[in-house]
Amino acid sequence: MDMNSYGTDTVADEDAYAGETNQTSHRYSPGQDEGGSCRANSRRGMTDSIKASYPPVESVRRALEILRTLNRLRIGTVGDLHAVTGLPKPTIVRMLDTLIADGYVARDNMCGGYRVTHRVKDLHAGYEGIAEVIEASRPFAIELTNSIKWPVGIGMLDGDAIAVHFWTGTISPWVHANTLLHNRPNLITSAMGRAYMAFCPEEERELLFQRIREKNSAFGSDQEAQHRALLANVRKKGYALRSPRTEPKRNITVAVPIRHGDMVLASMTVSFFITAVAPADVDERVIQPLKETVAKIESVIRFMRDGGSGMLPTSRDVSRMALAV
Amino acid sequence: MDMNSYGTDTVADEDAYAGETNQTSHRYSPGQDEGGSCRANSRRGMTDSIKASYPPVESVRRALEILRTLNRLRIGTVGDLHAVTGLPKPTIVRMLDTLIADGYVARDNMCGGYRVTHRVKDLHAGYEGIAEVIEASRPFAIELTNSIKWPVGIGMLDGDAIAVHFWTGTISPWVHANTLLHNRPNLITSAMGRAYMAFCPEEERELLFQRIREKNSAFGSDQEAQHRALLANVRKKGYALRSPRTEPKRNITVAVPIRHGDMVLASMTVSFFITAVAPADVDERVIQPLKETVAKIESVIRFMRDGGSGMLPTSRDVSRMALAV
DNA sequence: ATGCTCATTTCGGATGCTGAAACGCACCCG
DNA sequence: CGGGTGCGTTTCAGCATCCGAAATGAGCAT
Repeated sequence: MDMNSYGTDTVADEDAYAGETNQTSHRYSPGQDEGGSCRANSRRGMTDSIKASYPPVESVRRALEILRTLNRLRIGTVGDLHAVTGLPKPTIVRMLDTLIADGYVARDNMCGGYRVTHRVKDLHAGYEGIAEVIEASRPFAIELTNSIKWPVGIGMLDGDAIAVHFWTGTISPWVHANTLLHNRPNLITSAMGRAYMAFCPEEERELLFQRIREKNSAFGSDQEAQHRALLANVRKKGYALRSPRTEPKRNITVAVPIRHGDMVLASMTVSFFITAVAPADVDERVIQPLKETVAKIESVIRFMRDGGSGMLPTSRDVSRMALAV
Repeated sequence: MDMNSYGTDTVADEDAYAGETNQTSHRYSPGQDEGGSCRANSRRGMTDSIKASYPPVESVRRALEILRTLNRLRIGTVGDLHAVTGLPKPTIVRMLDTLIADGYVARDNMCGGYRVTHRVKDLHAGYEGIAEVIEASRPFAIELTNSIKWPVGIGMLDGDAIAVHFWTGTISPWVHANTLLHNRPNLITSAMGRAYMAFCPEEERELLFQRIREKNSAFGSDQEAQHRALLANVRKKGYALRSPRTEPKRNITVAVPIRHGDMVLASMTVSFFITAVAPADVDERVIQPLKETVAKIESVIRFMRDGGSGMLPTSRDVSRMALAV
């Protein structure tokens, strides 16, 4: 099998901030699958095989097109939607009825048409956070793994630990763990936890310390003072290391925070065999590439949130938009 | 046939003030319409007639349920979605394929499941602004019209005029205009325009003046100075009146801004026959009720944006959410 | 290497969707 | 006030599409 034709180009389609702009409707080709099948939670195998088991459900696409269009129009009549989408009016009425039944759209005589309701926020509410960070980081994380060969992970604060939500071990030639996904590294001892706590806002750090004290009676004030000094050192160096006393001891793990404004959105990590990288080379071959990658990711996130057109407008932006012709 | 077994469902969780609280799944009742039919852009007739021409399209409801669930899960496998929704797995795969084809969802081995993409923002982008203001204002505007009998209108800045997007003339017993909807009252002479310009941030007001100067050569510096004085007076009184020199001269129109923070989201207006309300009664019977209504609306908007759970989180809130258990 | 889990695919059957055309309400104009 | 007209809504027949139990096989664990 030509399993190796993937790793070369990979991400060609998933590129940069624009994401899936190639809307050329990934067509359903039932007969000749080139990608074969691959479970979405596979820890090996390809990642981007363009493949679809089923042809898209047309009624769903139409409903989403109508909802999207109604969002653009703000307030729209059946005729407006017909003019923009070209869909037959009965279809539009049927879809609007469906959207109304689920509460996404309201029919309102007093504004002479249909409009979206607050419920559409449910269709979007999960994006900011994990999904956004992964979407922004993915191509760069893959690039980094291809470049330095060691696997890259991304984790976010989740309760009193870091939750690992992304891992490029699937494409690293030197994988040394089964998977990092769904691991929950400790806030105190893990590299990602340390990177997070070192760079998050002070107020949040205090909250986390308080929570750690409550849950862990063995964590006394002397440990806390010591840990605060450690975090200060992490801030100075710009990266965190895993405690050398935790497993796996054959590896070193480095982590750097992914930040936006004064917030830490996630931590990005690289880990490698101690014996494979000479101590003198670690900075050049791991830490600097990692820091550069994170810098790129942060600039993409900055662009997506503040510069891009897809941003949810603040009230000030609403006026700016209204002013624009 | 048991066509009426549709809405077992949902929306009971939809709470409070939000306007269309009667979301109890507008059931499709093919035979006995109680509401009859009514065009969505009718200027008379009822507004909330619970009626649906068609039964909801099931596939669309399922797709939206899956998308909503995936938003809650952040990252989810087919099994996760099956466990939460109870939908058969093939259906889930089909719907995910459809959502992927349109770019709303990505399948990502490196995070072991499916996740939503930035594109879901398109399904929501039209809510903030007009739709939000109308949704928040609607019940109060209706209450006000029922109370004072005169029709209420809501308009927002749109280019160099106010666009009227909402009007309760349909339920006012003393309608005196065919419709106000889709009118575009002038920024300088109309009550809504004056209310807007009086209370918007200074920076925005300068931009608007600049635009007016450019488009209207007859608007000299003396007129501008005079108008600035007028706006200062509007700020002092807390409401604006339509210029007495514009049509319709038999009416008086009053407007008050609907604000959030330092921004003006919209203007709310009441107009009435000069001869129907004695000058001494205007304040008590029109202006005060209008101001009270706007105050209620503003507090609802404040709650919806800053306090409610439906809010799109800022980066600071993301951490607050992550900290919460 | 073998078994087992679980995502994915297949396939037959019937449900549900499509959209042209008819309908009739509600506004407009004389 | 009363017909004309535009447009939102309804109907209906035909067939494309979707459903979901069961089979498949990829991928992980031991």
